[in-house]
Amino acid sequence: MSTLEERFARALHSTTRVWRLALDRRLKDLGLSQAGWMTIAIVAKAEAPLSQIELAQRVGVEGSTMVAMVDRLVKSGLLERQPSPSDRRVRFVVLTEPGNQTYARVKAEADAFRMEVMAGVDADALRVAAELLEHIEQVVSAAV
Amino acid sequence: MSTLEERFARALHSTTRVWRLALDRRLKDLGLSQAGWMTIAIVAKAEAPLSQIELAQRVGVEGSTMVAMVDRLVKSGLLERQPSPSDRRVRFVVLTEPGNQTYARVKAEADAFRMEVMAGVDADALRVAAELLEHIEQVVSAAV
DNA sequence: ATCTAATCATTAGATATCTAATGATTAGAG
DNA sequence: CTCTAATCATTAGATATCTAATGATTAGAT
Repeated sequence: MSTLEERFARALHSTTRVWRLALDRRLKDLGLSQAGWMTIAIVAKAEAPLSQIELAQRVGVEGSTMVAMVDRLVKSGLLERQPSPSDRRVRFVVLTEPGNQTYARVKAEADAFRMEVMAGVDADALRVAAELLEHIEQVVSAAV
Repeated sequence: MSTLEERFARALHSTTRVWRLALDRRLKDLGLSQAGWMTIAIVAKAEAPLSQIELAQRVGVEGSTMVAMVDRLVKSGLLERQPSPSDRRVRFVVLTEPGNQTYARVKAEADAFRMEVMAGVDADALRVAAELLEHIEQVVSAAV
């Protein structure tokens, strides 16, 4: 027998894992790893240009890992590095035109998959769950 | 502006990520990676002995990765391999006594962290969220 | 103003993961 | 039964990630 909290936690981690696996499978013909298309998506969605360290934090990898990832994506022609005008240590990471096209594909698949998976879910339940997740995210982030 | 579905999906992935990072930080003095202590925990929780391939699937890595992981944990004295009596291809993975002690520590930290993070959460909201996550997990798993 | 700390990007080297192949064994079709 | 397929564990080699160090630059204390 397990508590409701345990049940929630198990479902949280398991659902996230299978979700990512399924989406990754749909995107495998892009020739990008999960970290690769997540990097593209985060750069695309950023409100302002991101430094490599900000990008690494959002993707959830170390700075040196992001250097290698950006190297690869620059070599593939999807990203460019641009020096920051205000801080000469910083190099912003931006999408190229092919990078934008790749992102359009990633977004289309992610959107379609999300709608497919959540079809028929009750809106009230969805809102309750979203608010609960956001609350927990805040608590966990604050607990560092 | 974003849809409720987008908001839920973002919160789902983000919450899971920060949760794992926070728990991993609390367990870092065990000298085990996240995959390492997850392996220990899954072996410990299994209702029946697991083959390496079953274990790999539950942890979410490839079979060859699990071979290397089990090699490491056997070398550390936390796991043992045992031949299956019914299938000579299969080698079950079981905890040693030091492995059990390590799991006790992992479980204690995970339990404490979970309770800490979910303190004050409304039970009805929690149940709604858990059921929603379980539903989505099923849909995604079936959509393979 | 100057000096010390911290920050950002990068590299080097160790470690972990993946894909593809192999050998042993089992399952299933005929 | 027998033979072909599939499955499990493993290895080899490529790729990705991490930790620790370094150089350049900036921030902050005094």
